[in-house]
Amino acid sequence: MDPHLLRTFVAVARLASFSAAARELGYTQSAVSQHIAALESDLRTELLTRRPVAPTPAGERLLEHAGPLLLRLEAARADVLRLAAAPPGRVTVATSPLAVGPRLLSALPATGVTLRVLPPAQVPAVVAAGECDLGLVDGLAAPSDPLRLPDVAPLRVTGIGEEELAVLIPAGHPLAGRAAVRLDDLADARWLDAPGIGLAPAVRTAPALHYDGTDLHALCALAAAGHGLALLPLPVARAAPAGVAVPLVSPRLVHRTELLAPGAPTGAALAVAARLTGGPS
Amino acid sequence: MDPHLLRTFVAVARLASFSAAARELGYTQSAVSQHIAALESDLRTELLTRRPVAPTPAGERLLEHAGPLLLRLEAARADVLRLAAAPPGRVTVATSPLAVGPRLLSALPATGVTLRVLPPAQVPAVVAAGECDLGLVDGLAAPSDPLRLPDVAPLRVTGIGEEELAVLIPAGHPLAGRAAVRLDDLADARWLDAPGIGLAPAVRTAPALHYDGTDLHALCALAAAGHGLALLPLPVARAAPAGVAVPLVSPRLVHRTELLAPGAPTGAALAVAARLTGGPS
DNA sequence: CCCGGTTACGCTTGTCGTAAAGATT
DNA sequence: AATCTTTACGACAAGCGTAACCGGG
Repeated sequence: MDPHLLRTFVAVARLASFSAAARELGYTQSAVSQHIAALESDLRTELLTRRPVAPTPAGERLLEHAGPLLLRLEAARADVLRLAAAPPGRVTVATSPLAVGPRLLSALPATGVTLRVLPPAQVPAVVAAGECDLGLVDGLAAPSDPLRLPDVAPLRVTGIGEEELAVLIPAGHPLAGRAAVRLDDLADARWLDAPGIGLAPAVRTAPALHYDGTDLHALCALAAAGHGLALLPLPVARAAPAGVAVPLVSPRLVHRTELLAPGAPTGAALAVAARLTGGPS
Repeated sequence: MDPHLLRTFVAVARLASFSAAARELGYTQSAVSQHIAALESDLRTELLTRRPVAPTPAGERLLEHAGPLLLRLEAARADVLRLAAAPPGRVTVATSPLAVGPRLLSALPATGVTLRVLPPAQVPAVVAAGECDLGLVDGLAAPSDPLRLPDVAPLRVTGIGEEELAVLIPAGHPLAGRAAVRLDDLADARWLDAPGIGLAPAVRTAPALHYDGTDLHALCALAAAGHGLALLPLPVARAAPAGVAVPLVSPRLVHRTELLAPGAPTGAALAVAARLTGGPS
């Protein structure tokens, strides 16, 4: 179960070829063959069928473990390395689109910060891997409940804000005049599915349209044009250039944003983190 | 970042001694020294102070990663090995005390099952490591919300039941006559803290008494005798030999129990899992 | 036949143990 | 002085590459 063997195993499984994996990893075909043979003899099981190359059931199972395992290993390495390196003045912050708000903007120092907007699902991994010093993620949660994040590595999580939710409804829609809606009212509605922005997965019904970008403006435009409803934080929905923001009152959910830090942040990152957690809302 | 190096690193840190770690791991002191040196040169950082042997800040950080990492690695190995081994007729089920109820008892086949009662926090690790084929955990959650479990490994989680909560109150207590209580009513109450059984950690106030066992009967006796209140599933509290069970109506929380399975359960474990998820409640 | 995975074999590298040296209390 | 870690060094095994081998399309 050497990580090197695991790494070539996932490469072979992904590429469905020993030789392609060898090229990708800078080994010879022979070495890759020996790696797989070593793994299989260690576990006393066939992990791959040859010709065609495909994982056996046991191989499938190992693949489920190997990915997170290698991710954590790399994250651990990067984390310690970053801690050891002299803290540079620059701070890079990974953030999901909806976490970019007045709070973040007022907490940023005048200079020396790089912002990296990513789909919420990728933020924890990027922070864990040490590519960014801090992370901001947002999502749906019951009031004052923490978010459910994948724990790729031990990260410090701090809640830094909660907001009401609203549904962005096109102007002509029958519900557009309501002062508030319940999710039940919208049981048959068609929702926009935007994994790059978040919030949508909470709704169970079949989505009307997939949007793969991270651009909030585009999502609002789609919603206002009637391509489907969008679930957004109330302030964001209010600020949309078109469409009507109707607060969602049931179930009691809020839009929550949290700060992720690898261990205790150091140096310049610490200052930003402090302003985010303790600073003005 | 070889797992072997990591393993000796945690051993050295835990024992605060190179030579003790060497004895424990079956190496010579020299080999341990070389392991640590290899890690430190790889990460280009001091991880331990010598004389006395203690982790540096970077070492502390690495320790946080190393534990879960090694656990997952071992879990992955055990999982694949177990899948590969011919499924024996015996099934072992790890369960937290409060998950043992009529549902489980009726789902068990007449023979071939070993039950292992553990504190809820240990159940996921035991299932992940393949020591048990199935796991049952219980805990507090908002209705129809999944439990928050540590993800030591990719486990299949299935909710199999939710119950109302109740507070077990000694007979003479002022609240004993109430038809229902809110958590606010009990803000100043003293709670029993029983991590081996669960549920207590949801309450924030300082506990009156720690109970480290997993025996439900003992906990009920303590509560009935006035040593502190106990938060229990309503049916369990009702069945207590003494004390009064008062339903908890606010906040809206339920006692939830979930089934953990490593990947898809196989053979005899599958049959038990099916009866637990689909069987009579 | 050709493509691709396996096996054989030599070489390099890494890893462990023994033993001597160095440091710290 | 005693204890514990480090360093030096030799033996052994592991891992990789070259090259020959085989099994399917």
